[in-house]
Amino acid sequence: MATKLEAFARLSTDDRVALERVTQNTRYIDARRDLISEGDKPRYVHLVLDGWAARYKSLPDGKRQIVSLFVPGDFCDVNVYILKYMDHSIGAITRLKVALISPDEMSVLTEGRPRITQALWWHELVTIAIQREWTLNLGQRSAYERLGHLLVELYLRLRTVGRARDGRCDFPLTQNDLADATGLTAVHVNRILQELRRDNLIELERKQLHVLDLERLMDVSMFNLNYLHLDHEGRHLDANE
Amino acid sequence: MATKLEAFARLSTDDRVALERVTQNTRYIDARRDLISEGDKPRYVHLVLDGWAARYKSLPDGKRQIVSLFVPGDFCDVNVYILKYMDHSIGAITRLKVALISPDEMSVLTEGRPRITQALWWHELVTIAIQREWTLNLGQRSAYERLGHLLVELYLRLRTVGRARDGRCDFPLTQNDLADATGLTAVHVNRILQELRRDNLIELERKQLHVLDLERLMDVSMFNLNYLHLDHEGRHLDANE
DNA sequence: CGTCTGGTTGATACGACTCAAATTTGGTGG
DNA sequence: CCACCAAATTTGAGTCGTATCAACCAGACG
Repeated sequence: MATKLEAFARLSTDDRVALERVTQNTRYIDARRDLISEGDKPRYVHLVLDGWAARYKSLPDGKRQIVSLFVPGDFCDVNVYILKYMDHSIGAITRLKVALISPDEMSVLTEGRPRITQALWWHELVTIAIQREWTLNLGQRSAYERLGHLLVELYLRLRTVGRARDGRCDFPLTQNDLADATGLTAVHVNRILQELRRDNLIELERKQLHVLDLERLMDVSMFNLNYLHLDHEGRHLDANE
Repeated sequence: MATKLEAFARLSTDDRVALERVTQNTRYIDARRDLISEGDKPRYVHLVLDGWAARYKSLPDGKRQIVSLFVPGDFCDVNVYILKYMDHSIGAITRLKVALISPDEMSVLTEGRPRITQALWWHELVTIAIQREWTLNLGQRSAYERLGHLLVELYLRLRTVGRARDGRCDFPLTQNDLADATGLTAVHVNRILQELRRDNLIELERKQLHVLDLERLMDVSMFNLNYLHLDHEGRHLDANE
């Protein structure tokens, strides 16, 4: 498991080798530390190899919103280095293993490799689509639907990179994190999670999520999976076969 | 005024001619009609030449969220044609004049024109940054702050493309639109707008917005303009001078 | 062990929603 | 130019979802 790109594109052996090479420069970040902070000058593309991270924005009154989450295989902003400064921070939820990729390395990686280029594009577009879905989530869904939706999304995303099966996956977010991601308070998140459990939709303890009835959970949270764009030709295929 | 790109990049005469050529294929859309609908196959990049549009998502229970707004000069999804289907719709707020640009024309436009390529990238990244800011807006700001923030953002965006000055601009959104964009009800939007007027922050009638005290409005809505990334070298410069 | 972080519970408050109706505005056709 | 109609705005009363504040509990850790 190097990246999520494989879930999308039919990569050739050469593509894989190139990817491999470019992810050699790795770094570890402790849980709850920032990978990069608002105001910093972006210098690398990050690829999450292991662990979870959150992109968040803070307000002068101390409020904080997690605007997106990164799970293993996710790239952080393939082209941010075009911008002068970060308008948000990225913090590690768990201890994190990331690859640092310089702009130059990105060019080398994509130059003459249309499959990788396409796959990176797809990744970017899906990331944006997720951001839009979160906007919908915060604007229109109730607390119950909102949390249900988030759990489904994360479960599915983890599943596409082989980090979830049979309804189970690691789930390192605290109720506080969930509150920051859903625009609710931690107290309310706690109560809604209890409802979800009471309704036999999920189990969640010790950082382990068990989705008991995915279909029903998707239903009650009005989950429409079109926004994840998993319908691509390349899924589970291989350019060499 | 062809595009917003000029506000960012120092374009050469050749760049401008190329842009001009690629925006010849125009089309008009009536107000309140869809430019493209969820489920459609995206075939063109759209460039809004005149009028306003909204990107929105709907839920099975009938709720609707405007997830972003387009004003003159905005591109709709420079690379969506990579995805199979639209996961949202784009509807015209006013009568709309748009340019249709095919993927091929986009390649021709960017091929060998690094300034345009860079500028398009910048536009995409700012669009995404705005989407993140909306997530923050919906998740953490009060109704009063939320509306104030949206008004400031639109005013500033219009100003960078020369469609606003002295605090004044066209503002074709109905209170219903504002409700769909802010995740509030139209009734509540109405009441909050009255508060904003009472506080001498804005005037708003007959589709005309007048921001009476931009600085204070930015203050009360905790507006941090870093996310619009207006700090680029190219602003108001010209590659030929 | 004490301390800390994360989770749980209870009581109360308030911001935003709902529903319903009145009023104003803007467009259309006679 | 006026009469009419639909759309948009405004107002009021009552309700509800979520926030707030304050404890308390459990497990992890040094």
